[in-house]
Amino acid sequence: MTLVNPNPILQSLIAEQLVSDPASARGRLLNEAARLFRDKGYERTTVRDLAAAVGIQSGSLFHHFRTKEEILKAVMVETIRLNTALMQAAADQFADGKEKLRALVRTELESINGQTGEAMAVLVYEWRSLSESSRAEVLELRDIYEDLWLSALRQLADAGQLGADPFITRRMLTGALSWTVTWYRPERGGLSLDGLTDQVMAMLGLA
Amino acid sequence: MTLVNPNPILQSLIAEQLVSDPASARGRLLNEAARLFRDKGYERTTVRDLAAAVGIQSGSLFHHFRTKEEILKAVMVETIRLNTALMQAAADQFADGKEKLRALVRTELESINGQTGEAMAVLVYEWRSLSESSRAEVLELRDIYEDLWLSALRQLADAGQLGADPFITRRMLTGALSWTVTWYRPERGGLSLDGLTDQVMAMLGLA
DNA sequence: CGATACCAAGCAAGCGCTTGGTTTGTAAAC
DNA sequence: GTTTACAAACCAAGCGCTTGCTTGGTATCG
Repeated sequence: MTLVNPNPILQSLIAEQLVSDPASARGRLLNEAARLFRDKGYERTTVRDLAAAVGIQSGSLFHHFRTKEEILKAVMVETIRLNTALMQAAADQFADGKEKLRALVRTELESINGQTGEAMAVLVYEWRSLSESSRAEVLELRDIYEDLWLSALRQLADAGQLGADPFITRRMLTGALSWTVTWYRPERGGLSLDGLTDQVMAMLGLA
Repeated sequence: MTLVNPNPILQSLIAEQLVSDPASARGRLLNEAARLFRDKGYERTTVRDLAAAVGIQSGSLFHHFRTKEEILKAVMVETIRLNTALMQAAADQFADGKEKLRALVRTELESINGQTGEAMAVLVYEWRSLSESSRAEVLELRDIYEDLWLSALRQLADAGQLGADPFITRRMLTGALSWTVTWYRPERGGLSLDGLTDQVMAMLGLA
């Protein structure tokens, strides 16, 4: 009984070997690692915790990864790759600046609070635990991601629809959106992702 | 040669024993601890690091604090106490909603990026490392702080000047403002704290 | 057969914290 | 004005435990 993941973007990234299949041993470990890293933090999470989460011995981890840090880096790199592709697809759907921004906000909120939310939180809050060289590698990927945002925001600014500077606005949005992971609980609150997106747009005066 | 700290709010808190004097042994340790916790994270910071930062042996730390976590908690509790007092004073200066909010934004940005910045960052990003009971204690203090924000934002919402819900707006601001610590570099950029405050107000459509 | 995936055991290092004892500051007793 | 008393502040050493990671060997499977 094989379940095919319905997301074509994820599928093509897996085919290109840019992202691990969540059904594979490596993929399952990375998912569990992201969850543990978010819940307890990278340092508090031991290799024994990670191994137990996928039902193997701690030593067996090092058959798949050379170091614990390599696991953190893999979580981050694969998460950026996936989300850059998702954001690209979302942005390409619209030409209008306001609609484009709305799609980006909505997609990032979905990444942060949905299935890849654990990994996104790790990406935002655990970069200090990366070594210098890994950090540089991750930052390079992040720049591509950020360019998607900046071009959309610049488009709005040129049309006179943005109150503040595009760079500043993006940085404010980065903080504001990633912070939602600490308080947004769609299952309880009643506020849907679309509703939350509306609120963000309203806050920016783009309702 | 005694130097008197010019901040009267800090002085009165020290007098009431709610905050440690930064010149005292305890105060100096808490300052160093905040810096180390922010730079390396709580878990990566060892008691040996903390002791070395103030020039004593690691064991001697436990003459002042019973556990390492007690140091983290003290950093957080004293930081909230100080900043609640600072925010209260800032808010009391203005009656007009927009001016009141501007004062709050400006004061919080100053806390985050100024002298107490290390401690503020710890407050935001290291709460996971607190034990359950310490967390409850810190949250209680935080609620008082948050009420200052909410009353100002409600005032604006009642006047129809706020695009989004006050609660949501505050949460977005929490994320956005605390995130500035990762990118805002006044000494290099040229953007002053007042300028940054202007940008935040402009983003909210309250320029 | 050979490669891949794993287990069982444990090592060296680093961790938070404890211990017993020494120095230092202060103030009363003589 | 020296002596005695005592607590606060600190040191030197190290204990018990956990950490990331290694090692040598064993299943599993194409």
